[in-house]
Amino acid sequence: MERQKRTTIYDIALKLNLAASSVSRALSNSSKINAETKALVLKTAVEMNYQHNAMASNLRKGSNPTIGVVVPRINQDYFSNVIAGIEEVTYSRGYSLIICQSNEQHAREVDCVNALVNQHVSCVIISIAAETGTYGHLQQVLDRQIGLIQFDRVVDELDTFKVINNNETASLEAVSHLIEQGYRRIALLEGPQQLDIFRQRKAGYLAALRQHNIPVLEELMYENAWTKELGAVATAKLLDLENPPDAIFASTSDFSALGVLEVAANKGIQIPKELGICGYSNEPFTELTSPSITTIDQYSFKMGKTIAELYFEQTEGKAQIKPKTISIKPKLIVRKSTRRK
Amino acid sequence: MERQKRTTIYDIALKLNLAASSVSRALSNSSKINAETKALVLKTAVEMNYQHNAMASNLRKGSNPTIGVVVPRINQDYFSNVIAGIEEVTYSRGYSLIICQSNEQHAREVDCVNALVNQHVSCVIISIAAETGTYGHLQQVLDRQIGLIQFDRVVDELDTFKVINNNETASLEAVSHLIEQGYRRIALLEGPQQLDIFRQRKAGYLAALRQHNIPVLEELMYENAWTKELGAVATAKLLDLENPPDAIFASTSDFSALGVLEVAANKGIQIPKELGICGYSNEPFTELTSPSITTIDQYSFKMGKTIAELYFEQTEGKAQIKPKTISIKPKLIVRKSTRRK
DNA sequence: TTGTAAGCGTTATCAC
DNA sequence: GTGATAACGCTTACAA
Repeated sequence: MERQKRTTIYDIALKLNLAASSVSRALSNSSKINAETKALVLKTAVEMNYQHNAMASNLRKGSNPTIGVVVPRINQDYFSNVIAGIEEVTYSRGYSLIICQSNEQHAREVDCVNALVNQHVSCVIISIAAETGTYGHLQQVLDRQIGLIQFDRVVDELDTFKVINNNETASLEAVSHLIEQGYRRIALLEGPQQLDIFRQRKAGYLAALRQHNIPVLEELMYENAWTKELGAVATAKLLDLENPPDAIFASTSDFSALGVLEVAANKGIQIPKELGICGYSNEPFTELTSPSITTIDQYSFKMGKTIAELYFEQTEGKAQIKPKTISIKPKLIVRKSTRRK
Repeated sequence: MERQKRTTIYDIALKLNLAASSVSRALSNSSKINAETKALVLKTAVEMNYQHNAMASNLRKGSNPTIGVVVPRINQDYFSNVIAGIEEVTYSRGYSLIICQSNEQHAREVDCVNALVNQHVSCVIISIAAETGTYGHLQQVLDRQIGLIQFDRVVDELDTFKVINNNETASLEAVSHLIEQGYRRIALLEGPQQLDIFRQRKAGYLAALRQHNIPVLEELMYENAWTKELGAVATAKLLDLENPPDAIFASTSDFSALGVLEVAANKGIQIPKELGICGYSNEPFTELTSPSITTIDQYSFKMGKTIAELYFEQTEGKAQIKPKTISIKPKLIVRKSTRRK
């Protein structure tokens, strides 16, 4: 098989008796070019099957119209929707998207970020891994004048753009709803507390209890129950308490709430009558379980769009925009698993 | 804010009184370099905060260790899992992943593929959009010696590597199961027939009926019912027939099956007793509906891994490997929506 | 408007 | 082993 040489602008120039620079100008839609020459070049380019070489162009221009996205997992509804939202905007701007997943591992996250820096991406959009420690890799991004936008799970200390949910408010609202429905012994399934989002959700839970003068009980707060399996384990233990909870707020995720639901259902506990359940994230399945699960919608797709728009606003703005935090208020979605009035 | 200039290998060379080529050799782990020099360079590189420039390197080497993936939608469980599977493999090889979504639109798909070609990716992995016509953009990929692997929805005519599911067999198995459960008037919800996967699924349906000597009825085959909404519309019409079906095979997707389920449930029809329902794809929610939905698992994550491994096998193999098709047999997952014996 | 030439940061090919 | 140098394909001052 004969390896066909790529046609370059020089090949076109040679054929048309032009300078390469003119060809370049014609192809890049420059104003300083004769309309006829331009048309001729464009026509010849097609004939010769010319294809722009982005690598060369980017190197020369010192820029790469590509945005890197690092998320814990691609195949999670929340993240894939954020990515879809980002893509919606970047596509219309002609930007490419490089996607990496950290698998919740710090080392892998560092790898990903470094790879993106090596590739000179214009911006890194990241939601940090649960297993996370130092932030040198993110500081590195900033040092190299690459845009950095954190979302959802953010490192507060880093002075970057941030797009987050108001987790505390959402959590407060959810727990208040539970109280309003008459639940009094409300258990909390917590996520890893090194992540700010889970600290905030816990804060909302505590605030709600305080507002309603409900005692905070250590035995009802269960750390690190953020998968379906861990949620199930936690539920089994909670329901075995001498004085079991009458509601469980799985602040970590809907998967965790699903674990709660299954264990409770298997024990023949009536939901929502005997046990209220509230999840977090509005995964599609929460609408379909029986009973359907009350949860919190994070407007994931919209978040993605907001993030990407923020980037372009920032780079295109005349004045340098100061890092700011955009907070999107999540929405409590009340379903059958907590509606007992 | 002072824009800091990047350190290049020349900067390091200058500082150490070496030639740039030696620095390059040291950094790229070449054998033709003194161990001490190498150590010195590596140390200095860290000190000077050197970062490899992938754009320059790729240009020079004429290759880009990046794989482009084009899917109809990122935020669909099946596709995001395939992507996760691909990522699993490419990450371990140090390859990046550029993700594009066609949104089922042909024009957008062409855009995406062109962008990937411009970026000189090593390989394009694609599942084509429903709204599709010509295949010039894919031929282009081949012409430029870029790897092309089609998966799931493939264009048969193009001589490329393909990773597919055996849709016909799966479909045959599903419909046979329905027949075995005593269903006799089995309706089919079809996807766009320009896509081979939907033609194959229909073929499986027809084959199953034939094998069991069940008449094929036009009125029970409903074209283009491949979203939840369209599935609902189709179901409403089917159930209004003088002689309505006793089972519906939503061969297009689980979303479609969900539409069927909702309409039937609203009409007070008993599932599976009065109506059997079978979907396609094993979306997570099918396990959670009531009743749970019988469906077909496509091993999406595994498919992703297979695809990526196929690419590396192909490029690294000594001998040029001929394009081949890998068919992964999907698995029928029988759940309550069809189990009435 | 067009041409000339330098340079983006690497790596590969030669010499030494 | 190491150094000098050309080249990857493009863009952009600057000159004409």
